[in-house]
This record gives sequence, C-alpha cells and structure tokens, in this order.
Amino acid sequence: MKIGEVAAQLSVSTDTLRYYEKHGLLMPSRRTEAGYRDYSLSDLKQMRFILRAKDVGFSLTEIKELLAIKLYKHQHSCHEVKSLTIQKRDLVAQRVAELTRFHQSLSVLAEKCCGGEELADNCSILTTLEDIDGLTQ
Amino acid sequence: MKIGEVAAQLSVSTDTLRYYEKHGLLMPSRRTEAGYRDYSLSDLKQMRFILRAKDVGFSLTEIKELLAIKLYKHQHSCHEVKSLTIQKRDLVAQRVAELTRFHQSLSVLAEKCCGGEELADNCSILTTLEDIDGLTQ
DNA sequence: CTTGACCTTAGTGTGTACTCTAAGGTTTAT
DNA sequence: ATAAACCTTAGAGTACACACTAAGGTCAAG
Repeated sequence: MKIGEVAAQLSVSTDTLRYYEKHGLLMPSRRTEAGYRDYSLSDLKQMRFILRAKDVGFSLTEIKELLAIKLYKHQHSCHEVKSLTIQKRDLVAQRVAELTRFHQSLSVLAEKCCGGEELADNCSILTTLEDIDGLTQ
Repeated sequence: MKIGEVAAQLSVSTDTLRYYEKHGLLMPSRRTEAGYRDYSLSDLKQMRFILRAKDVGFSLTEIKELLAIKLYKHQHSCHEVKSLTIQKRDLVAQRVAELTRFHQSLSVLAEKCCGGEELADNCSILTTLEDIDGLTQ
C-alpha cells in the first residue's frame, strides 16, 4: 500500500507517517522502484498498535520502547512491560491530581465572583489573585 | 530592586523575569543609568499576581488577558473576568476527563498483565494493544 | 501528451515556558 | 587595580507531535 492509502485508512496524515518513520516508529517494509513507500499488512498492524498505544496515553518515546520490547519479546519479561505501564499510569495520576487542584482553585475563584455587568473595579477574582493565601484559606 | 533581588525574593530565575518582560507580562517601571532593570514594589505585586494566576492554572497568554483587564478595571465587567475563569475551568475539566480515561485504560492494561519474569511472548499488554477494541470491551 | 493526483526530500514553523550561551558592560569590595 | 558578582543583549536550544513548504519526480486517465 502507498502512504496515501494507509493514511486514509487509518485517518492520519501522510506527514504523520513520515514523521513516525523518521523517528523510528514505523518503517515500511519496502520501497517501489520509484522510491515510494510500500506498506505491508504487518506495517499496518504496527501502525494500529502505535495508534492504540497513543490512545491510552503513551508518548511516542514510550511507544518506541514498547515496540522495541515487542520486536524481541523473548528477550524481555512481562515485568518490564507492566513496569512501563504502571510508571505511565502513575505519571498520569500525578498530572490528574495537579489539574484537579487547578480545577478546584478555579471553581473557588468563579464562585466568589458575581459575574455580573458590574465594573471589575472590585472583582473578587482579581483581588483574590493579588491577595496572598487567598485561595488556600 | 534589581532583577537578582526580585528573582531571589520570588524564587524565580532572572531569565524568567526577562522572559515575562519580553512577552509583555511585567515591565519594570524604570531602568538605572547603567541600563539595569529597577523593579518597584508595584512591579513586585504584579509579579506575585502573575505567579498566583499561574498557580491556579492560567497560561501566560491568559494571564496577559487578566492583566489587561486588571489595568483598566473600570472598562471591564466582572462578567468578563468570570467568563475567562469558567472557560479555563472547563478546559481543565476536559483535560482531566481525558487523562482519567488514559488512567483507566492503563489500569486495565496493568491488571491484565502478570508482571512476572515470564518472557513477554504472550504479554497481555502487548496483545491488547494489538487487538482492536481490546480496551473498550 | 498533458493534467492532476500522488509521491519524494530537506528543512522550517507552531505553541508553551522557559533555559542556556556568548560576548560584553557595571558595581562593589578588597 | 582587580576580582567576584552582578547586569546587559540577542539568539539558540529544549521537549512534544506534528503541519507546512518548496522544488521536484511519478503515475494513471483522458
């Protein structure tokens, strides 16, 4: 399959496929005489793997690690794979916690403000942001 | 106050202060004869505002908007300020939802895997990532 | 045989928030 | 007078994941 067909079938851009190739995530098995990329079914399968891994939140760098393990499965243990997954999960959990704090603070700010057409001269959002410890107390 | 003193007092780098200036967030009121930045107390106050706004999750671009409103409070309404806050809160909520889905998927993956020293030949994380709909079903 | 759709490469641009570097000037203490 | 500690600028580098561009080659249909 040519790059355009793969792109259409998987709903990605040809740029993305070339980008992944450049970064060692997906090399098409062969090239045509004219130098066009020629993707095999197994290439397609690998691209689906990449997209699914992205879907669950792995970065391209992490996916590259997963692919390396996948390629030589018998040289790696389940422990390694699970470890990567847990690490990522914990990182995501941290980020969720941080964003949840943001959300909480923004909610507090929003509740304090009347939100009316009054001039913002005494807007409680603005004053709270000026005021030390305005959100934590 | 010189840039180094401000930086030390607010625990930021001098680079950050220069960066904020370059991007229109904080202009020191004056310069010394030698061209050194000379920050006033009001500049310090504004920097604290910026840092607090960052703490609650506003981006520098959004903080710039807030500062513009703050500077001409009587030309803006509480509605505008609250609107920015709510918008940001909702954006954060979306991101939290996305990351929570990631977290959920990663947890499912992790639970499926034994995590032992077995070779990864049949690792369920790897096979699930290959398998269409493996996570949503 | 030419038009249009496709492909190639290398390289640049995007957004976010800095961080670092080079090459130099200033201030303060000794 | 000189060294250390500070300051200045412009510009490059970092991470992430692409998107876009230019300049050109290839392929299928009419």
